[in-house]
Amino acid sequence: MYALILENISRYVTLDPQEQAHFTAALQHKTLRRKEFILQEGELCRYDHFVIKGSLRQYEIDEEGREHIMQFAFEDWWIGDWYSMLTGTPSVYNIDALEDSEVLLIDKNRLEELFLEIPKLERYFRIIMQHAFVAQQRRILFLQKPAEERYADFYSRYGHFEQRVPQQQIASYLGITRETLNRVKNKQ
Amino acid sequence: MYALILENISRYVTLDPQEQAHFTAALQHKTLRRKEFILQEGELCRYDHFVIKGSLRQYEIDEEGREHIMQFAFEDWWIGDWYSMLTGTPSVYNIDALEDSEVLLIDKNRLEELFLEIPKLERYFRIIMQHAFVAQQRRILFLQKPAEERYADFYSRYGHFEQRVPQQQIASYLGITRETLNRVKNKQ
DNA sequence: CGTTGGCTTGAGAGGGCTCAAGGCCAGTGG
DNA sequence: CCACTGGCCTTGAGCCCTCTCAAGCCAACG
Repeated sequence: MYALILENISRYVTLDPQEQAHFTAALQHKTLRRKEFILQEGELCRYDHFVIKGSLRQYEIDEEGREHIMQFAFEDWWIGDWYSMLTGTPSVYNIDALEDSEVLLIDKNRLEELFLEIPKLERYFRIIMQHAFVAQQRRILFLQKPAEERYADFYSRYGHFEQRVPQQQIASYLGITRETLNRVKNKQ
Repeated sequence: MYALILENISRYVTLDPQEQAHFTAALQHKTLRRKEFILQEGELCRYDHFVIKGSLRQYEIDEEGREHIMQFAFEDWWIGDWYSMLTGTPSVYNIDALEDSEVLLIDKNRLEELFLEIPKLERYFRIIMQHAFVAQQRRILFLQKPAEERYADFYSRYGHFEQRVPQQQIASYLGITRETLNRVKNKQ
């Protein structure tokens, strides 16, 4: 159950077996049905989640009632509302499962303690945060390009996940309507 | 010279005087003329920069030769290409000064060493990275809104800096043309 | 089999872009 | 001291990409 997350961590820092055990002891396991929420608008986000099976989405609903997908999360990805966790304020996001899924979750306060006990763990989170930041920079750039290029970029990075996500969700992630995404894909 | 940066750090972690001295010893000071580059496309980004006076911009030039501003940096902000620093690959960004400026810079390798010597420093960088990530999330959301709302959001957060930056630069940051920004501002 | 969710296609409207011209101001050199 | 130049802001006209609204289709499912 912990193989995926430990392998992920080992890409950036080296934990000895004792530290690994100490870390995994802090994790909870949870299975999710499709459409099940792990966070809803207005709640505090108390956990960071690591996906070991399935897929989730984080989205915001604007004043007009439209969904805007901030990010997807597939196997081997972290997902949570880092703003809510950082500031302790209620979240503006919803996070739910796109497929039946399994996640490992860690309490944010327990994680802060672990950072003091195992500084390498804080290093790991610093690095994945940096990666996430960089991925968003790219997204900001592409949001300024026409629909066709946005989709092409998405396809080149996440094309292998495309079948698992409804087109409407991809359109929302790309900041375009389902109709235009459909037209772009059919090159019409 | 170090008052601003130490005050910034103290918002998130507490360094004792010895650690402060150890950290500031790793900093270099640099004065910049308006339009002077601290990073150009194709170079490796070896330093992270903390602005103590003036303002800088980080931008990318696309295939059509258009500038896209990724971020501004005013007093009390960090700026650098974290992707290039993280991966050791050449940068796609340019960073230059919008006004005559002063920055403190720190070598990325020296910084990695300091993280091991002073774990609290890694915590500090983890936290500001998290803040930067969250700020970008908001930007991603607003890039999906009409020009007027983008400007309103910019104004509400950075309005006090507006006089110091040419309108074209703000338009580029907002992902619109100078003409539309001008029309939005004149509510015409 | 009716219902629901997702994909497809069409027609019209509109926000923002492009291209173009003109104005204002500060810095510079004759 | 003043004309010239470059940087920046302003305004107009036409066009295009994308959105909106509306239908219709198909597959999965209870």
